[in-house]
Amino acid sequence: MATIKDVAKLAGVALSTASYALSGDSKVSAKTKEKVLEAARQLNYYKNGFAMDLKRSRTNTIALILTDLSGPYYSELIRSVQDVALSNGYDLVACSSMGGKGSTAVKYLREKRVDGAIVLAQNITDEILLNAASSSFPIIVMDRLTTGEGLISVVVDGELGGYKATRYLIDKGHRSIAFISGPANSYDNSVRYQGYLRAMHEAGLEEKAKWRLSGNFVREGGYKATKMMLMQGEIPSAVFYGNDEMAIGGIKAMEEGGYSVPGDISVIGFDDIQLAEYVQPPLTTIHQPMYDSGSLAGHLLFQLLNDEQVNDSYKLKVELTERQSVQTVVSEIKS
Amino acid sequence: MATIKDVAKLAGVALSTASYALSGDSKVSAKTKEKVLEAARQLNYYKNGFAMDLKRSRTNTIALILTDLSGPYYSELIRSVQDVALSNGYDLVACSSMGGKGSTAVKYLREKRVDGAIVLAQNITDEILLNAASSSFPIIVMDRLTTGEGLISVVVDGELGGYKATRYLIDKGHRSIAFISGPANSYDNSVRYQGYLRAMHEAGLEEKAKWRLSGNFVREGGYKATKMMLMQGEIPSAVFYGNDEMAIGGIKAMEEGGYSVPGDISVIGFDDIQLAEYVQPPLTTIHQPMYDSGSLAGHLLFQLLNDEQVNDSYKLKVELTERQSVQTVVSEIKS
DNA sequence: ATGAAAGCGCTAACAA
DNA sequence: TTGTTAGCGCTTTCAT
Repeated sequence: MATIKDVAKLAGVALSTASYALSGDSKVSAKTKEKVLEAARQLNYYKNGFAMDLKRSRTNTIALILTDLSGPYYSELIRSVQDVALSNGYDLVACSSMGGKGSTAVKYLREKRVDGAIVLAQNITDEILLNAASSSFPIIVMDRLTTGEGLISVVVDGELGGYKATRYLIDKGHRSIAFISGPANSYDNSVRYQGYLRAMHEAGLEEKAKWRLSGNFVREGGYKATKMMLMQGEIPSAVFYGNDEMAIGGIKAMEEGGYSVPGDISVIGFDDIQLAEYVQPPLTTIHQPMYDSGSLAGHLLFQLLNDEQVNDSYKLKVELTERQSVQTVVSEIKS
Repeated sequence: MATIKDVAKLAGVALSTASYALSGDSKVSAKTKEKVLEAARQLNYYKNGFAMDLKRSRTNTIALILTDLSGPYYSELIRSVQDVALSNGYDLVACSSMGGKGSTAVKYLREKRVDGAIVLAQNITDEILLNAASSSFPIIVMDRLTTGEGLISVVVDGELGGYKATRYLIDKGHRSIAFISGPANSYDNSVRYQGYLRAMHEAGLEEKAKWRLSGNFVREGGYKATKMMLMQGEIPSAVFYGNDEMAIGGIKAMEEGGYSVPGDISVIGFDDIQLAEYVQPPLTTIHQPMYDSGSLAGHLLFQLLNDEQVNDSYKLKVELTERQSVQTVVSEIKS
């Protein structure tokens, strides 16, 4: 690999002159510049990224950290962050936090291989985040409300979402509403559940313990939890799934059990993933403003990078997307 | 930001001793090591990634370069590459080639910010690839057959896929088969088209120019091309779409035009994206072995990184996934 | 306009 | 076992 030294030598100029020429500094004469550029071309020379970053102590790159790069749910988010990064002249790399403490993501955070990061990865602990973040290394976290120096949070109002979903079912006449939850330690899950409870209490409805099952936010979990619920004999008229994935699994279990959706049981999800529109029946769900929140996170990150003042945390409103998995109940015997 | 110098000073040892201790070298005494580690903890010290990479001239990281990080089609691929990287003790970062020559991806390739790369990005030219690749910087390209020093290719046999798709339609009794293509300059598109032609010729069937429209590999394009085809009056009994996205758009256009799928027109796609299973009717398509090809690409990359010998290019077989978008034609008047 | 030289933070060969 | 020191390849100040 050719270095700038080789280029300088070939061009017959000093190292620094070569450097100036290569970075397009105006103080080199056109002739010298051309000589240097020609030498670089001949040697197939390109700057060494690390050396540059080391010297500059800036990378012009931000990282987007996700639990699992392969999840399709983040499409919109990635797109929005990418747009913002691009328009600020920054590069974006995505890295996975799979592997926890030893993951690429944590390495990037700790070793400051980028200028800042947007994090959406449950398995990165608050401690790591708080430790890595500083005013010179801002981090935006999108899956919890943790804040600190250089660490701010952008979240979607999951409580409101849970409330809206449940309230919608109640308004449609449902009185017996089950909740299939995600992982117990998940922030998203707990706020959605809080919203569910608020709507239930407000309507004077009771949550039945037997209808509160966990599906771990995955399709298979929703399927199993639903099977289990169905086997218990008492069937709710509607089920609020903590996310769409579980709802899709749940619908499958219902159909296999001979229940039609929404004829026998109504279903509502959360997230509005791409698939929600395509499953049968199309899923009524709470739409997450992924593009907006990603965009906001990106903008905030750049504001912090420019030493501007911003709030500690932001909470975005959510809306319900009506499709066909919920039916109006005309009359039901109150339990 | 604390440096190793600060740590050494605080621990009262030499710089190198601190370095050794921090990298867990065995030649430091347990006591000294503990002192250094304690000092590091106190200063909240972490190694500077660039300095390390610069010195080592190795990053222990590979890059996966995609046109658009937000596309959901690459899920399987990303997962497989991630698995291989992880099991080889390497880190993986994904970066986008959006922005072409000025993109993050190109920067990473040129400036050697990683140890090697897997590329699936049409907008990265052969020239860039050939220039960046070398025996010390291997690149695996997955969307074309280009090879060179340090550059090898892993592709799916698109010609065979095109042939199988078309042949399947012919076997089902179809005689008038349209082809909706992707971008003219796309390698994938051209080989799929070649396969289509081979099957057609083999069966003594003719390709009609008016049925060869382009949809640019996107949903909207498939929709428009199909509308146009429908307006021309003569309707084929089956359409082979260059990819699933276009097929999904096409089905929509057909339904809007009053044609039922597969009742009036049969449809076959290519890729087997996640959605294919969920659209109505579920799409019969050519399944791309994404996981396998990603896994192969990953393994090859690591073999190259270890100076092992491998072939120049690999071509994977494809299989047809039968769903419900193709109907058997009992009899049809030959044209 | 050009060149010499001082580091950025780290590793590793060498000396002690 | 520990310390001294020479770079990795680059940018940038200062002198020319």
